[in-house]
Amino acid sequence: MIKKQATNPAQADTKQPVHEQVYQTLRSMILFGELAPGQAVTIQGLTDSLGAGMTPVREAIRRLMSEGALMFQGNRRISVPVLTQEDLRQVIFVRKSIEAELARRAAHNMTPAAAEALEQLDLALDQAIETGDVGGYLRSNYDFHALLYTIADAPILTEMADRLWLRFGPSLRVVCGRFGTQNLPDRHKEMLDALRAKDAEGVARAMEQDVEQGMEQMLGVLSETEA
Amino acid sequence: MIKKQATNPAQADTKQPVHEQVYQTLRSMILFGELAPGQAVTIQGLTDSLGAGMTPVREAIRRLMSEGALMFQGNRRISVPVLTQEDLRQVIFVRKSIEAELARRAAHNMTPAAAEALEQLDLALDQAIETGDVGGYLRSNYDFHALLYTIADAPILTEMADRLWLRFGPSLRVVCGRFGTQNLPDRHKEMLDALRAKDAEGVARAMEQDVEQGMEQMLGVLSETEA
DNA sequence: CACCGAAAAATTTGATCATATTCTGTCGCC
DNA sequence: GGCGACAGAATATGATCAAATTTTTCGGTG
Repeated sequence: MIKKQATNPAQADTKQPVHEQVYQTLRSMILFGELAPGQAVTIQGLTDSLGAGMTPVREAIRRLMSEGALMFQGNRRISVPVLTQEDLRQVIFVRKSIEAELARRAAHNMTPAAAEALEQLDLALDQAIETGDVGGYLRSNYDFHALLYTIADAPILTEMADRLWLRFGPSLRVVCGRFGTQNLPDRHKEMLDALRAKDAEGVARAMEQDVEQGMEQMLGVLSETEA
Repeated sequence: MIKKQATNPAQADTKQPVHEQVYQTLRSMILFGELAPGQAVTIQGLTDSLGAGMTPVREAIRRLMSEGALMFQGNRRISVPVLTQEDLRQVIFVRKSIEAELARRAAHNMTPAAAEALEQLDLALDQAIETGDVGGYLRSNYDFHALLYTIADAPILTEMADRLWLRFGPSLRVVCGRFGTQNLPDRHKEMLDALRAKDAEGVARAMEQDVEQGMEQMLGVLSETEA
């Protein structure tokens, strides 16, 4: 890794320990589909490509394994897990429950400024859908939900929800890559209206539908892919 | 570390990598209250007391931090988190949802043999309650739920439920230590009946109540403890 | 003369790396 | 086709560097 001389440029980089940087990098790669389901990952490969030592890479990998983003493939072999239909069903169940609750909490804490910020993200998302920018869609969609989590102000629920994204992220990428960004669900407009009205149950319902539609679509694709 | 000559004694020990052993050890200590909420933990202290190298200990700690069982206390100081009432409320919400679903799934997969095994664990639990054996109660209670998870056969849900135990484990120990094992909730008998009848919704209801009662009791104690 | 506060040194602890050791999977040879 | 050597990768250790806390000391003041 390049020696940073504790100056301004990218202070956030040097501020954080290497294992944290590696973790964030890997996490993004998995979340936004730069690593495909089933793809193998080696420690040495990472130390080379990221230019970091073994220890930090090791710690990052353990952490991601613990989060279900990476999987121990038996003989000391590590790979991105392939989501089965059954896996996805479990994810759907929890995600509906948790995201609905986060939405309720977000409704309670809603401010005009927060609503504005959410709307901005939703606009970016619409644009990504129109232009068929899969990467942009994935990122904007995640950002929208992530901001909602922040507003909800519930660290434990947020952490659990975040973890679920890591599980279906790679497969979501595959689905979008195959079927484009057109008929993807977007209940965000309804959610925004309900959020502004502080209608907690309304937001929760919209969120459940948003999650359900997106996930069910994945389920459909998985059922084709799984022989 | 002592050189192990790949022989019989404790083959399971040598079979697993050191970082896994360290993880399991620490996990048990946290789950069953050998580490109190707020207690500090140092890497070097662990390398000494467990007789392991730095890297394995490091990996185990990262993993536990990622699971919410340990917490990064600002200035590179690691400790067992203190559960706030707000934290516990979030835990309660998710736990009710997930454990109920696991109970439903367990009901579907129930066999006479499984019911028998559960009953055995419940008997051990009753005995622990009578004799006021706090450690035994914590272990049996966990074992009962853990076996139910196994029967439910839903890896992702199980992993999430397990993680929640790590969050409230230390505080549960404190509560039990203070108020004994007497008026602890035990809906396990109802659950067993419903499980044998394969009444999924009945099990789910009993489980929700079991969780709710136990957790609400903790909430009450926390409200006294928090100044 | 005793006490308080601040600054500096020392110890403790965490982060990273380079290296040795062990295990697994594979390729060649019998 | 089976057995053994080799290669590659992962596990684990110890050393080294950096940061932070704690302790110690010194100067000033009541």
